[in-house]
Amino acid sequence: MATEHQRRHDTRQRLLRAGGEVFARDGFRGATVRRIAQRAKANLAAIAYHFGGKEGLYLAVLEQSFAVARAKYPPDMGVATEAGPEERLRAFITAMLLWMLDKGKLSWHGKLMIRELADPSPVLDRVVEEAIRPLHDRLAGIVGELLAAEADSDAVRLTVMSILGQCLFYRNSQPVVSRLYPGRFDAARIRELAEHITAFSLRALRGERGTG
Amino acid sequence: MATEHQRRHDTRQRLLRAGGEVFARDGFRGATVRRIAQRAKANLAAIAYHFGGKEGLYLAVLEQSFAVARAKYPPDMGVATEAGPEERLRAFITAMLLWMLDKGKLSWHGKLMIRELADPSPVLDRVVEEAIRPLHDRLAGIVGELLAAEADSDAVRLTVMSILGQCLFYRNSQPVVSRLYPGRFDAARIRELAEHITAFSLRALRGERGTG
DNA sequence: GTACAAATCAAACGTTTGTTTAACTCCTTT
DNA sequence: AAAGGAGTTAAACAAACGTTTGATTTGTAC
Repeated sequence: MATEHQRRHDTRQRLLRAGGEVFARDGFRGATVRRIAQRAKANLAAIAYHFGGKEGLYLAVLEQSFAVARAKYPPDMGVATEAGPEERLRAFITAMLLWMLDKGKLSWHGKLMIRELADPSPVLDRVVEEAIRPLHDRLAGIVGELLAAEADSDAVRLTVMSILGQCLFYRNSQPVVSRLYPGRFDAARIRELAEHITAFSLRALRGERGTG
Repeated sequence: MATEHQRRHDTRQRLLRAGGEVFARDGFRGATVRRIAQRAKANLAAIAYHFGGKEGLYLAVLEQSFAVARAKYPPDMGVATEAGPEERLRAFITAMLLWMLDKGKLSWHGKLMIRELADPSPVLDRVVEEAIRPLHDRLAGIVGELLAAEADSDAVRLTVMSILGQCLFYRNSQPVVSRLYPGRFDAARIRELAEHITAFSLRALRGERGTG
């Protein structure tokens, strides 16, 4: 039977998907290999067979996430480099929020990597170098243009963190946000949020330039 | 012997302290009762005897943290209610950063509660209602005054989150921050940070008022 | 000093964790 | 059709977890 043949031979792919979902929801420590195998409709021992163990699966899932993230949310969000820095800042923030909060079928890629920031696992260093630092450098470039003359590295750094902090808040503190303000996050709400953070940050930046 | 007498009768206090330190570092799930008992130089069964179990100890530790936090960092940071909203915002942000990042002997109180935000335990609801919502309401009051006329609840809410996000970033994402920007956080650095976040947010708020 | 409740202790309990084992099934090769 | 490797499976494994037990020690009241 073709379907049976298929089912038996893509166990690796099903484990990657199930692993991503469970790791994103429960973190590396909180996730259990039994839960992952069950969700993938695979045998418990398949994880050790295909990936060498829990940590091997986690690494493979991250590896795949890097690629998917780059493909699904290009860092410039479709806005050309020639666009003004303000427009590129808006695109960056929107892309980042969608990446982290999108409820789509592949939504766990962003959640997975952001979770590493607050709850580090043994592979945090790779996540920072491969996923976080490129994002950071791009944002630092935009901020540097916006600050223009008074762009000493300290000012750029503090501003970058203020912007990243606003974005990450909605993911890292989601359990509290949903308790303080009950309500769902759909795509429209996310874009509203991106607009607020962009406007808020641009006003702060313009003020700095004005008084610098 | 007086010291022996003392040692045997403050097991409860030693467990509270050791529990706070370990819970703050490893989280509720990550912490183990064996590690806590060892650090407290107490027997493993003492936790169940004095607090009913791991969760009971965690609740008691939080209860104590609420009191310590209120005493050590009064929410107005010594600034009278009659002071202008800008000065009160500065005091609020400074107090919050010191509370979360202070490296003193009692520093784990803040870390403990902030950890709940990103990595919820079974008692998150109580933490939100007793510790987070009062902080939030106070900040919302200050922001409401600053926004004045255009203070519709949506604008206040988004602004409050932008400010909280900037503050929480330095704790929730500390493992990444320290990798992107190696260097230590001493008290002077923290006040520098508080000054930046305050100025950044006030510029954003003034801009909003100006264009409202 | 004897009795009694509170507190401490070493040991064991029952789960759950990630991992390993050995038998088994399926598909390809010859 | 026989052989052999790749993949799957149920079962068992050792370690770590929170909790419980029953004996023992300690401080206090009589």
